[in-house]
Amino acid sequence: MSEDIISWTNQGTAFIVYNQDLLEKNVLQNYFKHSNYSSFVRQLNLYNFKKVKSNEGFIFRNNFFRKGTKSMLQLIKKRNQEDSAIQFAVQGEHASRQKQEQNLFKECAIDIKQTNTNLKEDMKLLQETSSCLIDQMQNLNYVIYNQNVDIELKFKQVGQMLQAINEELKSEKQSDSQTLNQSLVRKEDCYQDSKVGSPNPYVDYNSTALNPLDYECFLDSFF
Amino acid sequence: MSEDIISWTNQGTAFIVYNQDLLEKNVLQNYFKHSNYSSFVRQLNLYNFKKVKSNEGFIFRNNFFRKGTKSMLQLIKKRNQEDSAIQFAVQGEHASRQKQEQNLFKECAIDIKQTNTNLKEDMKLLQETSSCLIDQMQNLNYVIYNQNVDIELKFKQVGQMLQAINEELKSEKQSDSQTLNQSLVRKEDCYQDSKVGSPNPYVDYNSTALNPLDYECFLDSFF
DNA sequence: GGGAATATTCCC
DNA sequence: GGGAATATTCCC
Repeated sequence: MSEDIISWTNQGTAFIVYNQDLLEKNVLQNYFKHSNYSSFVRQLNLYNFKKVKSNEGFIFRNNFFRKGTKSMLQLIKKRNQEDSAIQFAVQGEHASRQKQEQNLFKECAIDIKQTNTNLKEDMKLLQETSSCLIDQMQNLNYVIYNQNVDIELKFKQVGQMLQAINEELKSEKQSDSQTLNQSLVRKEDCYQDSKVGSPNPYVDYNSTALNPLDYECFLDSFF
Repeated sequence: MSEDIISWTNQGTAFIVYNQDLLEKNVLQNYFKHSNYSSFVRQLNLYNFKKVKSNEGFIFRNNFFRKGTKSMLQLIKKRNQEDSAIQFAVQGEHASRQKQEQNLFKECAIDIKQTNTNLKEDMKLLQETSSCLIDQMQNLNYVIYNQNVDIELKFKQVGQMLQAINEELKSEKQSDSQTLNQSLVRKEDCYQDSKVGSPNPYVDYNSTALNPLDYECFLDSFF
């Protein structure tokens, strides 16, 4: 009897194989192009049947395989279909994302490279500007130094002249000490006059400068 | 007879099927898990057999399928094998190229990063240089300003002294116009004496300076 | 002829 | 159990 070889479980929600040898020779032959129990099980696995140990022994079950409900059989699908479809989709998705990411990196790299190029150019200009500024600064230092030397020389000459005049006036003062005091007074009057008459534009007559003739200590301040 | 159903061509380089029906029922059954001529042809195609019209009729040939040479049969390969091999190779190639491209980006990124590091260092140096230049510039401004103040002060004092001397000489000139020429001569003697007697350390007596009293044209050189 | 789905086999 | 090769079927 076929029931001694393979049959439904008590609940009619799974089936049990009692005799593999007889199943191969008497049953599979009639339904498949083979008579191998292993091929049969392979197909069960492909269609998502599960081999479970129950109180009745090892049974094969599938949620949509039940006694008396043939209409549910259409819900039994090959797992590989979904799997391979999902796998394919996943692979495609993966490749696609990788490609997208790579494109982002590409754009990013190009952008950064352009930025770097611009920065390099800016840097070059700045370095040239800086170099130019340094040159100008050195030149300015040189000019100022030379001006200083020139001015010092001229002041030295002025000092010499004033020294000479000082000696001259001293010797005159010695010959007539009276005249000096007189001339000082007279000078101050004259000083006031010149301020009114034709003022020298380079002289600040209201300054707190030294007494003009007291130039000995004044000369010291030059050197 | 089997020769009435399927047989070698005259040259033994191909075979002819004379009777499809009998082939299915009497032959295929024994060699395959089916008895369909179409499935048989499908397999021939998969193994790269070609259906050719010869003078003997339609024949199936494959370069490695010849009468009496069983050893050549191993060279008969499933075309799909090559196909899938090629496909695999193509996929691999694709992945490899993508990987190469990715490596290029990687190197590029490293290069850019190095460039950025260098730029940052250059920038830092430039900023320091710039900062230094600004300091020097400020210092220079300060020096020039002080020099200017110093020079103005000295000119003011010189101006005052010259003004005073001018007044002094004017009054002497007025009292005796003859004395002026005399005093010029006398001053030059005095000048020589002071050189020998107590030389002013700030005066270079051997300089090519102007005649001390010839200060009118000398003053012009100042302004 | 051959692509694609499914079945069978082989093997880990 | 399930991956992978191969076979068979179905369909364009």
